[in-house]
Parts: sequence; C-alpha cells; structure tokens
Amino acid sequence: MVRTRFAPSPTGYLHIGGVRTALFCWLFARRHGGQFLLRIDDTDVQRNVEAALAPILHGFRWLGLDWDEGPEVGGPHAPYFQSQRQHRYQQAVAELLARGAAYRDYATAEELQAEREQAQAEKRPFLYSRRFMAETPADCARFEAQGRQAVVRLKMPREGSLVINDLVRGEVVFEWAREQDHVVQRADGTCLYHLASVVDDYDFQITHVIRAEEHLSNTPRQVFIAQALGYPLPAYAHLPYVAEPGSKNKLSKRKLDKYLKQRDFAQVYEHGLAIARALRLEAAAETFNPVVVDFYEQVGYLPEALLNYLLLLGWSLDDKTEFLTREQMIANFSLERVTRASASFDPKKLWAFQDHYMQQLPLAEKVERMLPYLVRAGLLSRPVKEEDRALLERVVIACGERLKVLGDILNYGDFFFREWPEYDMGAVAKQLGKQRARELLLRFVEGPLETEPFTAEALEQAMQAFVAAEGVKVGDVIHALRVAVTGKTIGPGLYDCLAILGREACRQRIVRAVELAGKPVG
RNA sequence: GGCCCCGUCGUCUAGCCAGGUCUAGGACACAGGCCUUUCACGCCUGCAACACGGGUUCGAAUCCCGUCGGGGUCACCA
Repeated sequence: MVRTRFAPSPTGYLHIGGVRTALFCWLFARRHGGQFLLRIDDTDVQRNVEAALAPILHGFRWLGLDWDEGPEVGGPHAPYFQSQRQHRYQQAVAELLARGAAYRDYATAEELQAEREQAQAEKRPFLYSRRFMAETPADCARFEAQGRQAVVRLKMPREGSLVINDLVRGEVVFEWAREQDHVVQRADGTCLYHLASVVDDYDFQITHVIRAEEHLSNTPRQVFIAQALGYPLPAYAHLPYVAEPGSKNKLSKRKLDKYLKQRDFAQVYEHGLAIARALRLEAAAETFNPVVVDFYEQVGYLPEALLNYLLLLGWSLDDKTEFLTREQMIANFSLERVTRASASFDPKKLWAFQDHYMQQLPLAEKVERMLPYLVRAGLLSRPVKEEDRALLERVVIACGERLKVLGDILNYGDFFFREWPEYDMGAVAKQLGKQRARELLLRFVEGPLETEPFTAEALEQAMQAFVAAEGVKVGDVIHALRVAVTGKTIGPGLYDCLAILGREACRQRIVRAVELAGKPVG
C-alpha cells in the first residue's frame, strides 16, 4: 500500500509551490490506489495553530485534494500534529542515545561558533570536535556542575558515503564526513523537525517521501536517524521547486513587490485586485497575493485550472497534451516524468488554462457560481429571486468569453445589477464631452429607443436608420451611448446591453449621463 | 566558501536513458495583419532555443570529459 504525506506548517496560508508538491504527492498515492495523509509540522510554533491551519485545509478542500488521514478526518495513527507527539520523539531520542547513535552535548552556542570560525579561517570544512560530548553520567554531572545545559546531537559517521536512490534524480551520493552532528533535541527537551519527521513517517507507514528539492541535502541525516532506529527506509523523490517568474530563485510570498515589477505578474494581480475591491475585500498582502492559493479562490479561478497548470509545472505526459481531467491526471501521473530543473511560475500561462476551463463551464454552472460574487459585492441579496437569476443568465450569455474568472461578472456586468452605473468620469468626459454628442444621445432616446420590440436586433436596425437620418456614423453615437448606459468603455455588445437593461432604464441612464457630462466637473 | 542539484525558444516543455526520421515539435507570452460598435474572442503570419569548449562516432540536443552559468543547502527553523 502506497502512502504519501504532505506536511504543512500552520502558517496561515497555502503557498503555490506547496500545493504543487502536495498535488504530486496526492496524485502519486491515487495513481497507485494508495493513501494520502496530511501531517501538521508545528514543532516550533506556539501560535494559534487552529486559526493558522484553517486556511490551509480550506485550500485543500477547495482544490479537491482529499486526505485519508490527518487533521479533522483523524485516522488510526492520530494525532497528526507534531506538537502532540513529543513523547514519541523523546522516546526515539532515548533509543538513539541508548544505541550510541546520539550523544548529549554541553557546548554553548559561543563555543560552537568559535569552532566554526576557526574552521573557516583554516579553510577546512567545519566538523564539531565533540569536545563537550558526554558519554557517561559522570560526564553529564561534571558539565552540569559548570552550569551547562545539554542538547542531544546525532553522532554521525565520519567515514564512508551514502547513496540515495532518488525517484526523480537517480543516484545521489553524500560523504558522511560532510554531515554535521545535528541537534535532535533542544536544551528544553523538545525535539526538532528532522527527528520528528522520520519518526512520524515511520509511525504513519509512509512509503514514499515526496517533497521539494530543498530537502535533498537533509536526507542523509534523516536516513541516519531511520537506520539507527531500525526503521525501513521510505523511497525518496525530490521535486524541483517552483521558481519566481523570470528567474530561478525560489518563489516567495514575501517578494510580491518585486514580482509586481514584472508585467505579466502585475496584470494578473491588478485584475484580481479590481475584483477584490468590488467585493470590498481587505486586500491584505498576507493572503491577497498570487503566490498564495487563496488569491485564486477569492477572485474566482477554477480549481481544475489551477491544478492542471500546476501539474504541468514540472511534469508532462508527452509533447502535446495540455488539458487533463482529474481522472486523466491520476491515470497518467508518474514520478519518472517529473522534470529535474526548477520551473518558473508563469501567471499568464495559468491565466490561459483558466480561460480554457472557464469557457468549458456550462452556462447553468457559471450562473450558479457567479451568483455568490454578486451577493458578496452587495449587488444581489439572498434569497436570490428567480428573476435575478434569469437576469444573470442573460448577462452571462451577453458577456460570453469576456468572463475569464468568476469574479469577472463584477467587471463586466455590474451595471446590470445597480440602480445607476458607476460612471468612469474620464470616459464620460471623453465620449460625452461634446455638446454634439449629447444632443445625438437625446435624439436617440426619442427615436431608436422607442423601437418595438425592444430587442438587440431591432435596436441595431433602428440605429442604422438613425445614423443615416442624422448623417453621422455609427461610431459617433455608439461609444457615447455605451458610456451613458454602462458607465464604462468595455463590456458586452452594446445592443445586448440595451435590450437587457430595458427601455426605461436606458432612457434614465442616458438622460442622467448627459446631465452629468453637461455640468462642469464637481 | 564546502556539499548537492540543475542547464532545449522570454516562459512551461517534447526529444536525451536505447545517437541518424530534429533544417529541434507543441503550448503560453510577444510582434504584425485580418475581423470588429468597445473590450474579449477568433483567424492568419512572424519572432525565438539545444550554455560553451573539447572528445567518441560516418553521424551528437542525445554518449564521455572539462569549463561556465544558475539554484538549493549548510540553525537548539520547518
């Protein structure tokens, strides 16, 4: 039985690179009919784990990455929080000590630092002298009499080498003599991550440790711990990490400012920001950040688009396949086809996947999923009336492929749901600034707007007749008309807008816009 | 700096293990054009890569060696 795990720290947000790793773990487990678990690595955080964990679990659920064991779902190996498993780690430390694979060390931070500096001065690799290693109770007593406190260190081999057969990278060789005597238990008795991780992987019967490449160089010490404890070794697979747009540095949520200088990244961010404003979200930098998964849910990306994009960031089926359903992903995933080089996150490509999936979404589904956005923006209230739902359906049809994310309904269709449009005053000034334009609009109200029936087709014909009679071009009136009834310069076909809004609303808006433009600003 | 990993268009990648069918394929982005009442879409065209240098071979993106470049990691963080 294949068992994989993803082990997030409760930080309050789900990093896009983390999700990619989790996705690969999940896919590998599902591909082999195995299980995927979630373990919370909170050995060092004393913050409110509950609150910081919620957004992460929420993200997993949103993406449909279900876990067989872990927080909230429990399981036979509970608890799945490292903070609650300290006794197990301490047990393991005692065993390590008993077997001579670890020792108590009484060196102070300063003494250690001095050794490091000396090694550096002599240009040789640092290796702790084990000067304050205590191997007997008498040693301990002597050091403690000096007021020293002990940590527990691994007694790493100083000869030979270790070959790791990484499922992504192949054979990787490490010299034991380059490995430090890492601390596994702090002076206060609490245990550290590497020890905890190995113990948990054993207790949870993890068969495949699939994680980011940054852990590759941590592997020797973990192998050492596992072997010293007599645990069978899991298979290892180190995935390349997700890099910044346009560079090979690891993607970091703290560098948003830097990424925003990149055009593509900025575009996607700005677009999301417009939606966030319409939703009156506090665009807190913490989660409103394209490096954080929350961002995509908030502005209305589809989980399948994000998953598909992330899958192809470091994995490919062949030279052609771009779109895979969840089932196809599971059926085809393999670690052999994972790339070895890190891959830059490209928000524009994600956008393209999103576009694709959005256009695939059935009309009824779009309506259903866009409704909450209108509600949250305060444009519709619950319970949603049937007529509003019908209106939304017409609007969605009219908007067509302009809707790229669910939240786009607010960018393109808000004015259908407001009493008055929010006028873009720059556009008003430009399109309605001239007396002549305003006169034309008013005559439009008296003429074409009286058309019967009040349909897009009829209105278009009436417009043709109107401009011919006025001796102007369609363009001379249509742009001003759009701004007058929608408040903005972008949007669905104008005649569709007019027809959906209805005669009376159009009349009122045109009159109002003309007044607005006719008056001096202020 | 030590150790480890990586290196095909701007980006994601196919091809590499089993050398020739690769004048290197696809996608995103970009540029130009068409369509057009805005925006978006669509259509057409274009731009663009085997990091470099040596080998091996009839033949190398593919194998070997070296160089260079990029990244990761070196905590009583995870």
